[in-house]
Order: sequence, then C-alpha cells, then structure tokens
Amino acid sequence: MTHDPVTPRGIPDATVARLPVYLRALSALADRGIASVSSEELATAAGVNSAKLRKDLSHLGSYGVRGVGYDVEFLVHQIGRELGLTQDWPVAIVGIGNLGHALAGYAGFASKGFRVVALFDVDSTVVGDVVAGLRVRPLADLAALAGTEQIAIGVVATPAANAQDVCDRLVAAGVRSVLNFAPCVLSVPDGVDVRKVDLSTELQILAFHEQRKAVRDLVGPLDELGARVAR
Amino acid sequence: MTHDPVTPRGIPDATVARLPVYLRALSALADRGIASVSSEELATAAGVNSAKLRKDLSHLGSYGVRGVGYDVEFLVHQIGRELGLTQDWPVAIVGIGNLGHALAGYAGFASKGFRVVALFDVDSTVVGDVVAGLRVRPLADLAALAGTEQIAIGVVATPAANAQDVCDRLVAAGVRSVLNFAPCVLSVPDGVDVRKVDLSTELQILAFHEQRKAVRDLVGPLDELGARVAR
DNA sequence: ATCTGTGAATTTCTTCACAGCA
DNA sequence: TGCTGTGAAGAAATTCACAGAT
Repeated sequence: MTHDPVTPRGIPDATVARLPVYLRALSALADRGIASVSSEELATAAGVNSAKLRKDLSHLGSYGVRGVGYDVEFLVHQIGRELGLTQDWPVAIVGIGNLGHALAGYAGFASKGFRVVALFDVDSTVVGDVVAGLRVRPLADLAALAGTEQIAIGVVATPAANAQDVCDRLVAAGVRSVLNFAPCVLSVPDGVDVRKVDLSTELQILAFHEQRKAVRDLVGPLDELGARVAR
Repeated sequence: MTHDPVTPRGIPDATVARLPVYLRALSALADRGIASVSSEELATAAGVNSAKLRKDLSHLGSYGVRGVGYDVEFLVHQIGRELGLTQDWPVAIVGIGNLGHALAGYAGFASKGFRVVALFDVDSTVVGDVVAGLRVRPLADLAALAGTEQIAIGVVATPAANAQDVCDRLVAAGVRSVLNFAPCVLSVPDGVDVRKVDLSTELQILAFHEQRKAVRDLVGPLDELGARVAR
C-alpha cells in the first residue's frame, strides 16, 4: 500500500477529460497533412502544458518516439480506441424544443462514433414532426424502442421540471449514460453515469471572475496580492 | 509561508464552480417555502458530500448556525452576491445558427443577472432577422456597438473555423469573458477568461466510461479490482 | 443533542527536472 | 542533440473526524 493509486490501465479522470481535446487537436493537424508532432506543439494546440500532455499520453502507453515526437495518425487511432470511438454509440434525445432541435441537427454527433437514433418528446404538438430526418416519438414509446435499438446514451434536453422523470425512464429502459442539459441535479443508481452541460453555471462562473477583474481595476494594479476588498 | 494557499477572500476554483449548483438548489428550496436547511440536506440536493459543502460555504464566511443549519434566503443572497449576480451582465451572442437561436431564446439568461443585448452573425441571410426580440446585426457592427453597450460576456456559437476570429474581435471590443460553444481551443491574452461548453467532449467522456462498463460486464462482477483486460 | 466550521489526513492533479533512448 | 517518459516535489481538492457553538 505504498504508491499505486491507479488500477492497471486505470486512467485518471482528469486525463480522460482531456483526451477529447487532444483528439480534436490531432485531427486538425492530420487534416493539415502534418504527420508528426512534439509534445510541446500538441500541448500548445490543445491549450495545456507539455508535461501534462506527456503524462496524460503515458497513461495510454509509450506511443511517442524520444527525440522525435508522436505520430499523428497513430495517436488519433489510439486515443479514439481508448475513448471507445471505434464503435458506434446509439444516442436518443429527449425534449425536442429549441435546444433539442439544435442538438439533433448538430453535425458533431454523426462525425465521431455517435449516431442519433431516436427523438422523444411529451408535447403532442411536436410529436410526429420530422427533425434532422427522424420522426419525433411520444415519450411513452421509449421503453418499447429500447428493446429494438440499443440506446447507449440518453440526452436530456427537457425543462428541469421533467428531467428527473425522463432520466428515470431512460435508466429503466437500460440506458447507463446520460448527458443532462436541464438545469438540475439528476439522481441515478450506481452504475449509471451522468454528465451535465449547464449554460447558466458557466455564465455565473464567468460573472464571478468578471466581478473580480472589475474590483481589481478599481483598486488599480498596485499592491500585488494584498488587495483588501473594502466592500 | 506555512499554510495559507489562498489569498484573503480568494475562493478556490473548485468551490466557485459549485456555487451555482448550490444557488440553484437553494432557490428551489426557497420556492418550496423552506426557510432553513442543514448541510446534509443541501448537499444531497446539490449532489455533493456534506463536508465539501460546508467547506465550500466556509470560504464565503460563517453563514450557518451550529445545531441549526443555514437560512435559505440569506444564503441565496450571499452566494448571489459572491457570484456577482446582483448586477446585470450584458451578453452578446455571435453566431445565430441553430445553437445561437436556442441560446438567444434561453430563459435562463434573463432570469439571473444576464441580459442578452446583441446578436451578431456574418451570414447576410440571417442578418436583419429578429430573434428573441433582437435584430441580428452584421459582425462588423461589433466594434461600434461595444462603445454603446458595455458587453461583459461574449458567447461564441459559430463554427470552429470562425471562432478564433470572432473571439479576437470580441477581445478587441473590450470583452474579457468568453463562453465558447465552438469545438476548438481559443487563445486569448492574459486577463481574458474563456470557458468552454463542448457537447462532443462530454459524449466522448461518457463513451469512455460506457466502454469500461461493457468490458466489466463481459468479465463478470468477479475479481474486485484486478480486472486485467485481455483484449 | 445537533449541526457547523475547520485542522489534519488523504487523495488527486499538476509541475518540475532529468535520466535515458533515438 | 532533442524529445519522451517518469520519479519526485508541490499544489489543490477532498474527506475525515471532532472541537465547539447553540
């Protein structure tokens, strides 16, 4: 019990969260015909520090060449495999309002391993509409459809008031990964992952820092750290 | 230089990122007419552990009462003030495609301290349209408008290819907080904050865990940790 | 008796700095 | 020489566990 914080092939969460960023930067390099990158260059493109990048990649294996760098195509392949992008993940979107519409039409879905297979809504004025080539189904059809199409990821794009109910139905239908756009906390049983995308949280975090900057400007750029805020 | 990692009234980033979640949970409690909560209850509502909640709140001050809990209204006020929500933050959205539309119409904006004051796009087929009560302006008007309306936060909802250019224009117009929905890294000078909201990153993180779960199911729920993955 | 606020312990994440390979 | 991979140091975040206020 000395120092082995990580199960064999266990990749730290912080690293997993950055792999998509590296992947995107690498894809952009590949598109420009670049075959090889140093950790320094890739780190810059990804907006991180190079030591961090190297440590992150070292969790996947020794895929670099000392004195040279990383092979772009090869790394794309390895990261994609690690993230599970070699297979297709069927996605269902629940809640076809403004946001649901935008999500259904989002090209980023189709591109890399994700395929929107079903759209649901409770609102009968929306049900039956064809959005991004798919007919919107009544939410009640979810359970039935989950048998046919194996839905891997459920996207909750409903108002907060319905989100927990929708989430419960998704889980009951066998979905174990949920992406939540509703501004609320979802509770799920063990073994189900939820990730949240939250516009107003992000705005509030920006507002916090913006306020700090405003105060700092008033005080003036004098006293380096001791900025005692009077009110 | 013993143990004081944080400047006076410096609130850890991790705490700042959770304050909006607490605020929302508290608002929900207030709406239900609940006047007081324990850290345990609020933590559950916010989906965090109670020790973490207490430590987070302790960074704002001693606003709880031992043996009793926290006054809901009072905490709402304190957190709102800390996040800078007592003032209005003018927001501009650039890129009025599917997503920009959804964002402009998002009620969450107006509710809590944020006010959308301008919409921009380069596409002449969109410019002039009225979205959510605002006329879409050509991007070229940004510089001129920044003088009139003090834009505090710029939302980038353009394709990745245009995002850096748009961001540069926002910064040039004096914007120091950017919320980026484009799937790319933005580089900005010191003193400008960028936060990213990224659908496909979140999907890929979910896919990673989903893949793990699939493998674990194949292996079976035997050997607790040593799960050597053979292929 | 109850529940907050917080030192101390622990875990996780980041960064440094350099050994070692091409 | 140039750049990766990684121990070791450092910083940050989390969690424990309990003193102390009500």
